[in-house]
Amino acid sequence: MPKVSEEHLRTRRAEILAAAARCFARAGFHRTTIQDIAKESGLSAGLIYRYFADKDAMVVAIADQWHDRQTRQLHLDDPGDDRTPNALGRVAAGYLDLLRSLADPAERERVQLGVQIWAEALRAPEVHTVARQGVDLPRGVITGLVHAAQERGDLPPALPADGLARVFIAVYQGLALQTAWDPELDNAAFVDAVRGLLETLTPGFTESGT
Amino acid sequence: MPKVSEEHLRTRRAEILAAAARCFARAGFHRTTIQDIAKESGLSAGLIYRYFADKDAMVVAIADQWHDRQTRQLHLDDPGDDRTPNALGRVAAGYLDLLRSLADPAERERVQLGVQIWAEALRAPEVHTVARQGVDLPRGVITGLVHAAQERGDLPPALPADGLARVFIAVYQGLALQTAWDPELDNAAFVDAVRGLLETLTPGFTESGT
Amino acid sequence: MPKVSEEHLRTRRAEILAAAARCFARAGFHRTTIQDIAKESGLSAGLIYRYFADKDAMVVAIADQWHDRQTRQLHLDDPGDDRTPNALGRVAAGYLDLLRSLADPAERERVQLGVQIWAEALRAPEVHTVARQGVDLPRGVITGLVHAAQERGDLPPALPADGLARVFIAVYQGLALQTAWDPELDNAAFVDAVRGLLETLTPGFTESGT
Amino acid sequence: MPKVSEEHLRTRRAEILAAAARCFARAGFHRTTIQDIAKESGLSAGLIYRYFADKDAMVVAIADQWHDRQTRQLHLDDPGDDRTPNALGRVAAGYLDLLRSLADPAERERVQLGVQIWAEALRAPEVHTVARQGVDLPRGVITGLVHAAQERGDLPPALPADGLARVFIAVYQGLALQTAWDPELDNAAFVDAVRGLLETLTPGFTESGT
DNA sequence: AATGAATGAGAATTCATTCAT
DNA sequence: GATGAATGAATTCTCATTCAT
Repeated sequence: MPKVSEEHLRTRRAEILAAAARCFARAGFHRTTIQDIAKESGLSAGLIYRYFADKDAMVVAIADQWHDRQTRQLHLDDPGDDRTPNALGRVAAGYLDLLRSLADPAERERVQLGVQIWAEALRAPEVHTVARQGVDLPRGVITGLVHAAQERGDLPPALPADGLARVFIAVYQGLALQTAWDPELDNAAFVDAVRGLLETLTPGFTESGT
Repeated sequence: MPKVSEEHLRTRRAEILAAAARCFARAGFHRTTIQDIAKESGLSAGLIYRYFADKDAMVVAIADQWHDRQTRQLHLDDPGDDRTPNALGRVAAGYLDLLRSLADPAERERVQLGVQIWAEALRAPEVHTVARQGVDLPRGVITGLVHAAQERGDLPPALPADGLARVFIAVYQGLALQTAWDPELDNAAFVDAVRGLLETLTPGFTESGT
Repeated sequence: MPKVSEEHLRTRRAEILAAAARCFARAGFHRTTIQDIAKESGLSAGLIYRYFADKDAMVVAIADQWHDRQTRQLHLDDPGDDRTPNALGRVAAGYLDLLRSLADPAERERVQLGVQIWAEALRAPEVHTVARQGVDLPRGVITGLVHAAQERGDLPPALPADGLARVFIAVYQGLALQTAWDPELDNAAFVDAVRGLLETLTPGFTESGT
Repeated sequence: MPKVSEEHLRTRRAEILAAAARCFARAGFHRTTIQDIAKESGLSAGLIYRYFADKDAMVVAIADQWHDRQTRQLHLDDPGDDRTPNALGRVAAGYLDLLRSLADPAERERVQLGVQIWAEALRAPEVHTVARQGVDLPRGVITGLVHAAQERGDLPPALPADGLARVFIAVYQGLALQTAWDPELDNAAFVDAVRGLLETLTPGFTESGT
């Protein structure tokens, strides 16, 4: 096959990444060999190296993709005017959806990947960069929303906005981890708990944007 | 051949584990070689195998140790009568202390280890068992405390107790992860945020046990 | 499918060889990939295989070309009547020119190639054949010239003619090697030394043919 | 086998180098695999890496050893007072011995190695350094000897001493190369030719030190 | 008990060569 | 004819584990 379309190249790359993601989710980065990915993708080992410089580059690409999708699920890509009550509500709704989606088996597989990315971010500088950006962006947006809500009086002014943003993210991370550990886990219970907490914080909070 | 004392064996084992923990925290499980641990511990590679069946066994032992200590820090080892308001307060105080301790560099190193254990628990069944137990025990206790508090009217009865317990744990996990990623992170901000949330939930909550 | 002219094929082949020669001189046979040659020649890897059976065949062709040119520079292709004093002088002059030409950067690049051919000749039978022929032909001619000169009394009769021919060639090979190693090397010094030696051997020797 | 004597380590290293030298002489650096060396040495591939960082390091060590021995054969390690006629004679004798030794099959194998080192020196900086030093040291000594001889009137003053030294070395290199190419080659012929040349240059030259 | 030399299976990566388009 | 995507065998190097001393 000679010169192939840009489109085809993009598809190929995506196929490889998808195969890698499945392998990584199943066995972890370090226990997955290039051969595994080759087999999973139906391609040869050599070809993979035309798309990725090395295994690390694949991990970085996976991490990048992962956080990208995460951000999109939070509807943070186009936050619009984030000083309106609706903006906060919209993000809150996205956030609860994200937690709810953990009930979905497909999402659970994705989360397996996420947890490994988080651990890998501790040791691989490039993954660290990607993971940090993936979390810092949403955190910044949420911090802004919280500030605005505090100014409007929708949230207690005493709470540090950035700390609160971190806590929201932490809740997601921790619940994702627990879900990854236990496929039987009762999703509804913690979603209710989180919604309840948000309600306690700002009555009517969670309905405003849904 | 002089049989060494049981005592000596225990000490040796602990030394090896400590060396391994340092290596693992520094470089991750998979990037740490037995030789690294031998060098770090000042012992020979061969000797390490008299204390641990293989590398995986060391990881399991590390995970075990890690969660043990975690549980102790929460003052859950001797929960006393967990139906009293004080019991909840004591655990809440331990919990906030745990979050505060993340400001300590030594604790941050430990957290590096923790995050890796969490990821490893996804793939290594024995680590999974240990991690699950390490989290399920505190969770059970907290769930009980929340129940009792709800019965006393100290916490809103609508919140699912087990979901809430999971959320508390998730908050710790997520904040620990974020701390592991960013040594510059402002610990006080998220501690204040968490305390604020607890206060909102139950005014006077956090003072009761401190 | 329009059959391309013979002419075109020859040109192509020469282009590929020239590109290969540049690559080989730069990085050595074994460190040069077909892709390198493809890039250097502006052609595709696949096309190169229409002109050469495999990489080894390119090396052989390069070696062939190299020794061809070498022989031509010695004016040995048409030795005329090599029993005249002039024949010896002409070759001697060509020989000194060859040594002088080592001062030329372009020639130094060529020499890099030569040294590699010499080493490759040790292991690759086909290259061996080519290299041997490339050296044996000039050597035979020189041996004949020396014989004739000895008969004329222009050279000491005690010296073995074939041994002397080998020594002349060895001098070139060794100086070429040393030049390849050291681009700063003082060409004039060794040219003078060689000319001096020739003069000592046969006064008037080197002027006779120039 | 635990902690083993320094002696043993040195021996092992030497064994590996010897095995590598045999393989390299037989098949060339690039066609020799680590497995080949392992098989030839009767050791495992892994062990080789306890003695050499990588394959390149072995090549450098081989080159080092090669030139060391070369220098020793020239009796240059202890040149004594190189301003005496005897010094020149001693080195000249060593030089002729070196040429004569090319008749020895064992030496011919060594020369195979030498030629490859020379080629490798063009591309591998560390080998280059070693090879340059290996040649520059003898060259320096010879240049000094020639100077002294010129001052004594034993050699024509017009010849550039350093150029002459280079030529002597070139003669060795070229004859070694030709010998490597042709095991049938008549060693006596070129030795006689070289001795004749030296005699022509300085009558009585080659006897003075033998 | 203790050592660390030795093993060898396995993993990442490269690259000559083929062949569908 | 021409391309360059695709293959997969080969190679280097690592490292958990064993075991002779």
